Amino acid sequence: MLQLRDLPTKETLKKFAQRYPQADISAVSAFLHLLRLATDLSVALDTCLSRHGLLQGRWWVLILLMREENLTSTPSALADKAGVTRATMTGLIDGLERDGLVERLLDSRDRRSVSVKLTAAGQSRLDTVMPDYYRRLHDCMAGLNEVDRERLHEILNLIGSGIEAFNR
Amino acid sequence: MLQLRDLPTKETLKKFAQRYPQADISAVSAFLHLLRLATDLSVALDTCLSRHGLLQGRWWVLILLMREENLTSTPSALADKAGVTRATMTGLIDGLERDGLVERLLDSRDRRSVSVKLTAAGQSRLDTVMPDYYRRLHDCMAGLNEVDRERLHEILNLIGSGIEAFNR
DNA sequence: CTCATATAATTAGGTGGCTAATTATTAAAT
DNA sequence: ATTTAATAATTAGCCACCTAATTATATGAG
Repeated sequence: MLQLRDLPTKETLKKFAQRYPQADISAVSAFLHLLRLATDLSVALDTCLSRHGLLQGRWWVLILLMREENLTSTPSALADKAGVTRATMTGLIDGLERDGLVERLLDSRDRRSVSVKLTAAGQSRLDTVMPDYYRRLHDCMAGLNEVDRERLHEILNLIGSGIEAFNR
Repeated sequence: MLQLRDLPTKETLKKFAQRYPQADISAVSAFLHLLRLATDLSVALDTCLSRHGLLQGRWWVLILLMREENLTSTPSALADKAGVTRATMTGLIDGLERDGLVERLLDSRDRRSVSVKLTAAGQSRLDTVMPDYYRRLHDCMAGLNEVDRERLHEILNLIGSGIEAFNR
């Protein structure tokens, strides 16, 4: 994400804008503050999760499995939903299996395939993590009323639709 | 970062809220969308930078050096400003030095210390990267007027002041 | 002056991402 | 029926981050 602690001041931005006249100072400022806060939130989330022996990658796998009717999915489906590669998912499942939070089951119909199932220990781990996460997140967002939250969504969507400018 | 592609629907959130009554659904939704967009922005930025042989870590080092009057700083100061450890900064400087974008200079007054200086090649690299970055960012943010940008700052600040809820 | 402590940078080793290559199996085309 | 292509999972090796330990040097207290 954005590690940078030392965000540019208005003066620094103006100085750069002298050399690079393309610079849109308020756009840079909004962009950097957004990345900065998101990074802080992500680090804070990991801090919370690490108290329970998890980090985001493994935590999402448990949640994705809990969403399933039979608490079961495949590595490839999990990788797609979690937004990581299959290679990365193999590693995450390795770690979760080592900790006994999920188990791998062979599929008799397609012998290429593997099922991953949330174990009782995995469910129980979620049952201690999730209330803690929800409570902290509620407290974190307590300063925003419903109108603020809706307005935030709108602004994020506006930025999101401009993101392709980077990929052109 | 938030890798997760498959953000929970309202239904999924409600289902989880039945098991975990602490859940504040609109808070979770705002939180996840914020992390999601920031991740997409960060990936998009890296895409842009990688066209110029850089990623965020190395790019920030070059920018931090360019901010300095004499284009020079130390690994420890750079690490603090960039928000990474000194060990990580050693690696980033190694890479930049290998590419000839910065140079290490010994400090005669304190022989523990090393100076890192932006080379002409480093400045020239920035002179091609920055206009590209600024133009794309301007286009990305074109959907937000100044009022939106100010409102976004306010909302981010509100969330930021709640972040300690995660670290308690 | 010397010893303990602090500081600067690096090295070593771990984690969670990535891509590319490999292995096993299934499906499809000739 | 056999070959070819696609798919599922894994392995191997790279990168950027981390913490902890190490090396070299500087500083301050007795």
